[in-house]
Amino acid sequence: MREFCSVLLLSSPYSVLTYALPEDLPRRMWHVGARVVVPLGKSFRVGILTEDNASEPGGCVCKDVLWPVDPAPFFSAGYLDFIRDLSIRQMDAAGKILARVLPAALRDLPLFKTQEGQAVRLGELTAADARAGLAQDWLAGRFAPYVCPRRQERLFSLTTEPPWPVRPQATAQLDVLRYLDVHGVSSAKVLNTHFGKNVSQPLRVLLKKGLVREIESHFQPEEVCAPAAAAFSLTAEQQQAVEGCWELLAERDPRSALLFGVTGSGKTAVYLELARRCLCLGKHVMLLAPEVGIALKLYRDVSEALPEAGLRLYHGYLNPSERQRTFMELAGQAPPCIVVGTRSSLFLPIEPGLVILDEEHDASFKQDEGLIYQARELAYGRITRSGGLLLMGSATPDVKVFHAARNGGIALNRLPNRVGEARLPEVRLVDLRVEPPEHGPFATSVRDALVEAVQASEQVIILHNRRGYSPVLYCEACSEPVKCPHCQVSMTLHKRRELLLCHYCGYSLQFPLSCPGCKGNEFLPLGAGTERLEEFLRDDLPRDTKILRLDRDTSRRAGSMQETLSAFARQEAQILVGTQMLSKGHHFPGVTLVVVVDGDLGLNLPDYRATERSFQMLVQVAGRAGRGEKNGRVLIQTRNPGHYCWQFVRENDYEGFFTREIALRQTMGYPPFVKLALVRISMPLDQPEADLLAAFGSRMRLVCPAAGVRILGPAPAPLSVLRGRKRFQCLLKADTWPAIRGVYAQMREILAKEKNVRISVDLDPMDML
DNA sequence: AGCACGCCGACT
DNA sequence: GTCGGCGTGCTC
Repeated sequence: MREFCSVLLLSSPYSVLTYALPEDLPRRMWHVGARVVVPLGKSFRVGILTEDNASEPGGCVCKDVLWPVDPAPFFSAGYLDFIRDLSIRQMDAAGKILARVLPAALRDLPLFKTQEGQAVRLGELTAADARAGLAQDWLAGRFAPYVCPRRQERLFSLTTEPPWPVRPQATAQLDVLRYLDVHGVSSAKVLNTHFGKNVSQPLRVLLKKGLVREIESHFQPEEVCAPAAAAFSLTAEQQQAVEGCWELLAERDPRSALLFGVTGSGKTAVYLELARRCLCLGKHVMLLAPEVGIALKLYRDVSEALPEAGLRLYHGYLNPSERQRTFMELAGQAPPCIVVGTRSSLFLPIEPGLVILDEEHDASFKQDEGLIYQARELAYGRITRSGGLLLMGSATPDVKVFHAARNGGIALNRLPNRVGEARLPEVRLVDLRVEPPEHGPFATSVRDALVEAVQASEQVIILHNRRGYSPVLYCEACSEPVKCPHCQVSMTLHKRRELLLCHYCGYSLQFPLSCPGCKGNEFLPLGAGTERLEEFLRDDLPRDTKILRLDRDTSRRAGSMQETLSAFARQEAQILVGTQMLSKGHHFPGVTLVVVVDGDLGLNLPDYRATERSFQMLVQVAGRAGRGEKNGRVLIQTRNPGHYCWQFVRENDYEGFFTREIALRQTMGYPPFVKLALVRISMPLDQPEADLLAAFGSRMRLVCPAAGVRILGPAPAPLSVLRGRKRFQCLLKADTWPAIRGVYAQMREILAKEKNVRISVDLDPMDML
């Protein structure tokens, strides 16, 4: 009797196909959850054996599985179930999703080698007379897939900011420097495909000159900044939170909990103690941060506090070889360990007993390109299958999460006070209508406070959530700003980098330039970003004031973000200017003053979450002040002091804000009271869309009401052109996700036959752009 | 994604 | 009569 199995293909067509288990090989060579090589058409593919007592399909003759790749299960049943669930929710093939999250080497056809190092080609595995012998070798471990120790990818990074000391005629070198400046750390492979083979000559010269250097990875764990958290002893509050979570963790049932602790309340100590206890239970821990920089900090906290624990770092910027190694080592029966990393760690093949999301509210926990997912949901998906606790920590929880905590779906633990003597800072609004900005962007009282703090040798953080020199470069001849040809938005001037940059698609132009419209050469930079602010402060403040800037521009060089943060933590500068990057999780005891240059920036976006996000950022950045002995002060400049958000920012009153916000969401019909999805439709610029969209819209207005879905649009998206495509969007509102999925499936079907039209969906979008 | 098939036009 | 263009459709 032939036995059949289901195989999930890891390459296109990504379907689940039924194969027979070969009768000439021992049954024990096959494991559910292991990778296998299968024939498909004339070639071979790698897939996952997902079921081993499948029934024979009608209408076709099944081929045999060729050979196993893994000698033991690689993925657990729970993991595969998790991927399948994700595939249903994302309406995409499971194999495609798995292929996206696996390191490339693990989804490619393997090379097999004997113990003596002799290659066994796939063709040999089909030879009937050799298979029995090879099977014996396989089971005895004398012949195995050869995990190609992928050559370390060579990575290159700039060492200095422009201008570079290079002859202007050395165009090849300048091209490489500019490329690295725009694209950041790049691999040899990327440089080769972009410049062709001739790149090696200028690159060698640049390496020799020291303008470019080769690095191991984008982020180096050794270079972690800031003083380490003290060896942890728990305060009474922290102890109580630990015990509260521990009860949930020790239960068999999957649970989730929120650790709602003000900035500086020492949430990390709670994480560490819970992680320690979880390891003692013999279960893995995932400790996830929204960004690599914060993950590195946590990594060092863990390695100091729990030096004997198995510890691994995982994130999307690891060298492919490191990624692959960690993935391989964790598959199967790895001893319990702590994985510190970013959201992509959720796809590691381990069964976590505890998943911690630090700074749970952070938008970076949502992956919004390619495979779209919200880390919180995936984390819960993993915990439901492994049994354990999902712990989310924040001083400013996501409104949806806090709503669930209020209603009992999520356990709520509080840390209402800062550790030790530190008090929360005093927050004052500066009304720019009353006190106009007479010193660059600063009101006089704000500027005085700056000078005073600097003279007292205290430290100041200045937040301005807009990078570059000026967001608009206005041509005086034709009275038009320079716009991105692909996105039709104004391009941002980056003066020092001598670039104009589109912040939406990354398109860049060299600056100075002639106006693309009228060839004029006189420009006026309008508005200010962090770079201009820094320039202003250097002129305005006492000569010897040291100023640092932290934003995406100053963090392009490998390790430079950590350098800046640690220099500031060591008090080598008095002032740190930057974007929201500096509101995230850093501990600077010397900071007594925080200035927010434009508090209104995030408030009036066409987005139901704009106020929430703005509130979170302001409370977080305010929380950087007064973490040492001296009390802190926060000054927020605004032209809209009547906005309801301010009173709650001023009193650091998250719950007050929440109560107000949740009432607003209920009356307006926004999440968490409805399910929201954003459907994006795009097509090339030169393709007419009016008829198509009209037909599509009227068809959907019949379909949606029947499915219990309200639809808005299709209408031009807020970014109506992006990367050379026209963009339209529909907003779907419904009471349940299946209703939305049903409608989206129909939309996709309708548009499938249209050429060049792309459609995608973001379930519960973070923003509407 | 490959790789077939298949149905047209330009050449030996 | 044959080679090769790439549109369509299938792969257990």
